[in-house]
Amino acid sequence: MMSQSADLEAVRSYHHGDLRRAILESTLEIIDKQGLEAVSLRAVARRLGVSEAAPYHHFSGKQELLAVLAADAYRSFGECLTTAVGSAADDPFARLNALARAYIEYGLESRGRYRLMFGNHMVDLGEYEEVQVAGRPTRAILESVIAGCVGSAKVDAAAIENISWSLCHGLTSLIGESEIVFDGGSGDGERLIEVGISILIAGIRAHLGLPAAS
Amino acid sequence: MMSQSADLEAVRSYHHGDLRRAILESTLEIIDKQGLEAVSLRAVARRLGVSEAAPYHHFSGKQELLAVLAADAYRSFGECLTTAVGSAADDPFARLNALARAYIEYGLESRGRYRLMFGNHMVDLGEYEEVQVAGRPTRAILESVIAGCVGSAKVDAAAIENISWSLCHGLTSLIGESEIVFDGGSGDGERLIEVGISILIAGIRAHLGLPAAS
DNA sequence: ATGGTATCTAAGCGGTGTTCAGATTGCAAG
DNA sequence: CTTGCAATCTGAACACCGCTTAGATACCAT
Repeated sequence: MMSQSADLEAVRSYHHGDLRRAILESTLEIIDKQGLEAVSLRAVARRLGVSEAAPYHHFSGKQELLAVLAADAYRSFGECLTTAVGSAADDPFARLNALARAYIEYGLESRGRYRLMFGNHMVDLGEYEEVQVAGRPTRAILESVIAGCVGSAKVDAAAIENISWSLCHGLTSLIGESEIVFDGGSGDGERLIEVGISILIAGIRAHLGLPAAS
Repeated sequence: MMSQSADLEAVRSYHHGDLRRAILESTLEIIDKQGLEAVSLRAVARRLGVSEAAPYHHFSGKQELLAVLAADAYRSFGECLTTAVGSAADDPFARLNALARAYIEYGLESRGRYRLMFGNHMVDLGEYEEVQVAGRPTRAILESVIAGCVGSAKVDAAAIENISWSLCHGLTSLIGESEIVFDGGSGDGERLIEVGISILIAGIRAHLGLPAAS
């Protein structure tokens, strides 16, 4: 009997057979296809042919369900960034370039997941420790990349990290959500990303007292 | 009789006496005090001692109400930015500095209004012409400031505009919403703003081929 | 005074998140 | 194998929400 393995929670199969997992998958599908706002516990339950109260036996509520999915998203996001940085040239700023590109591209490709992690919705993700834990390695990548750029310079590396993060987040939001105040025919997101990262890196280099060229 | 002035819509006073305006004020108060998500047409109506269906005689629905308030917010936001730029030193990058500071500070002080304009909620603000019109001058400020920085250089000014906007938006979000992935004890938002703008300006200068100092 | 129009109300539709008592089922111990 | 516990699921309900409709009410210009 393989019932001993508790962490292999795929075995849970009572009346429905692996609800929880089905709920997670179904909800993620809705997030990807119809967007974050379209998620509704009742609808998910209905779609799975199960009572509308059933999900509450696997999640304390909608917030927790979304928090679990957010933690998943953080993990996959982190892996994506790690891969990108790993396959970049062996140069600190080339790594930063790859990191920023990967960040923005992930955010544009997986808008729903991205908004789940960084969007402003009712959920206080920060209150779920699982989410915090899942997000920490992602942050660590950024820290190591920036540490490489900063080298032994005496500057506030954390500030540079947050600024890099901010620019990526801002660009992703601007391109992805096409906010108002976005008229200039510069609809070319690709160029925007390129120039944005270039300006970021040039700014950091200047801030560190490094010469302009690579 | 002062009934001829139609644009002075404060005179509208039937059963309740200036509902519409009361709804707008009450909703704005909720946005400021309890946040955007706490807005509910029914609650507003109840709070004003009026039927829960009454608001629908002044707004086609919740979306339109929020769109009207968003347009207001854009106007006040634009005025704030204009003032800041106007009282800055007569130098292109000093103006950009003032603009960015004013942007971020407004976003941090008026989080509710800021999220109404730039947050991700159910409302498609872009579909309301009034919002577009109200946002255009705000964009124009940015355009003129960046135009001053760019001068006669042959670069894509619109891209630089959008990147500046993105960094401001990203920083505002990061500091204001304290997203996850924000552990570094660099809780000093003031320093973050300072370094952020400094890096942005240095990056733009480098992108334009200008020397580092001012 | 009268008619039209703007305004407001009451009631209702369908949707949501959530809770609760009770029915059902699987599993493990006796 | 039976018994009992605990996990799982259901049906009904509560309190909200946005929105619509039919009808009552009040104002204003004629």
